[in-house]
Amino acid sequence: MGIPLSEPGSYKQKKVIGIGIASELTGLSERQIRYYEERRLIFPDRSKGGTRKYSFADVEKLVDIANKMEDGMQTFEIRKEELKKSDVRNKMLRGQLNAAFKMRK
Amino acid sequence: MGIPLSEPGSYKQKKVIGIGIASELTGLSERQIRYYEERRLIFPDRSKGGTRKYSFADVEKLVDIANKMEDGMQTFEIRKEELKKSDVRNKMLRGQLNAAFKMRK
DNA sequence: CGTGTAAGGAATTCTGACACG
DNA sequence: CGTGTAAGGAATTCTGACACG
Repeated sequence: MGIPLSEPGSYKQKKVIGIGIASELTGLSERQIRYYEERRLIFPDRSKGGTRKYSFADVEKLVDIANKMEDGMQTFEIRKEELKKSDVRNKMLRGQLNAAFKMRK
Repeated sequence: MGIPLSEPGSYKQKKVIGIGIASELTGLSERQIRYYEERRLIFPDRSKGGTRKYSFADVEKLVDIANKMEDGMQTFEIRKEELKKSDVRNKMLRGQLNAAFKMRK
């Protein structure tokens, strides 16, 4: 009946990692990580004080971004890919909701 | 044939969480968390600069400690429990190694 | 014993800008 | 476009100590 798209209680989604550690984990510079945020490829949480907090899922996404950049892809292309992905997800979700509520037409 | 005692690549074991976030996650004060380290109940990593880094497993252990403290247990008692646990683990490990290497006597 | 707090300093992170290409 | 860097400041964390009980 549809695969869960997220495990809310899971460690993977919790935004608890500072940018310094994220940098170590990904091999990217802090500058690069902040830039990818500016280009809306990644969306950390913020502490009250304003420091960025990433999840392991974010870290994986950063590695993904890094690979695509290495392949010569540009940030706006990567962003378009992401938009496409979430669009597909939205359509699937809507389809599931329609089915669940038995809405016809 | 023995259950794996740790998943090394797992997010749960990675020491990536600062003390501020650990405090938020556990509800403990930073003072308390540092004290439990002093009493050797918890063992964070350190960054080059010296800041403490915890894993989700550490955070769970802290919650565990918090519960035992609430029950009136003292730090040294909690520590003894931990020592007992790892002692049992060591004996089991040795047993498995003995079996694997077919050492008799 | 376990925890709060003020103190002073060091490590970490932030933003906006200039540079290069 | 993507990234490095120096600049100045703010948020975060550290240790050792004093306090209370």
